[in-house]
Amino acid sequence: MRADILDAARKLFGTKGYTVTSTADLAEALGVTKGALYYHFKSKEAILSALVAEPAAEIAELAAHAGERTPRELLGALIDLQAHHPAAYMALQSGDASVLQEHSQRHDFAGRTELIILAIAGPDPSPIQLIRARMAVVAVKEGAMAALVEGGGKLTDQMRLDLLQAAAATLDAGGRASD
Amino acid sequence: MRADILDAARKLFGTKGYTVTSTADLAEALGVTKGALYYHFKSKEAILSALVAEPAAEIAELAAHAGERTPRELLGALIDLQAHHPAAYMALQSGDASVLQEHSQRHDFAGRTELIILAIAGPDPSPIQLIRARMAVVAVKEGAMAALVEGGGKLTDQMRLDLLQAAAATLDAGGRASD
DNA sequence: GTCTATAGCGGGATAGAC
DNA sequence: GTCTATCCCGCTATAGAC
Repeated sequence: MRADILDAARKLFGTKGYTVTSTADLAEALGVTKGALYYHFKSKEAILSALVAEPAAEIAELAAHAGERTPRELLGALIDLQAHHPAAYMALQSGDASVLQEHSQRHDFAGRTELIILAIAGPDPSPIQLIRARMAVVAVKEGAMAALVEGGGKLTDQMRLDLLQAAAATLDAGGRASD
Repeated sequence: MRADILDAARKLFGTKGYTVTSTADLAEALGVTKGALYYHFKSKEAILSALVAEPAAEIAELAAHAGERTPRELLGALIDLQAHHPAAYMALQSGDASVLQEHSQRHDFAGRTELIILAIAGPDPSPIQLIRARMAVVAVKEGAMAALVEGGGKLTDQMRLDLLQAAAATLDAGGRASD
């Protein structure tokens, strides 16, 4: 039942957004009443928190060892993250900024991502290199999401390679990026 | 005063998100009371609508003539759009999905953007070409935003070129994109 | 043109029956 | 474990004084 609630939340938070989804919506989607939800979760926010916990842990992992990996490996890891937790990511992306802020602070999403971006940009990056790294990161996210939609939830190896190629091209566009 | 309200709304909607920003927040930021706002605007949503109107018109313009322009020109136009209306764009991006849906339907943001993406992808695009176009579009958006932050609101010609270069690289990464 | 006061409503959360 | 009923708060919007 906990799992059912999380499934429904994944879907609703991902499509409508967290704030706009009411506990009543959730209950209705499950065919139960609001009260029933509160037996399994302490609050509405606890549901979101549970949803976000796993991907958050993986991002922390990735950020911790970001320095040891190549930009390409990092971009690939981001693709895989997105592929494994598409809905949770959707929820984070389409959720309001306020939710992003709360959970970014709790799980330090922004900080982790920044570390990864820095690692992708390379040592002592110029402003343009940093920006290119940011562009590459959002590009893989967007690309992975689009590819998942396209492939009905599946991401082929070929597609993964193509995404990687496209995003990596951003990094050393116009020549000298000292990666 | 209308302008002051829009300024405050630009800032608050852009940072906190539309739904989460209350009319009380808005009034407090302006040093007036909620009631005062309703003299100038019919509703909270009317404020957002006014904010979004200009960029929406420009996007419609761009989408209407998308076929006549090269991918590079389109990406450049998107950069300029973002540079001219950074806050409105922020509001749209960080706003909840529900707001995006409502105003996307009203101004057909999604549809316009899709047209532009199609034009960037070129005629009869493969799935990967389409995805690359999507990646390039989010990349210029992210890049333009980052560059604006970096430059304190100013976007130099050099920076604009760099962004364009980086995003364009995504399009024909790994060789054959028939643009 | 800006204020106070308040109506009206939706949503999160709790209590207690079953 | 799920239900009904209810409390309470915050928010949008309105009415009317100044």
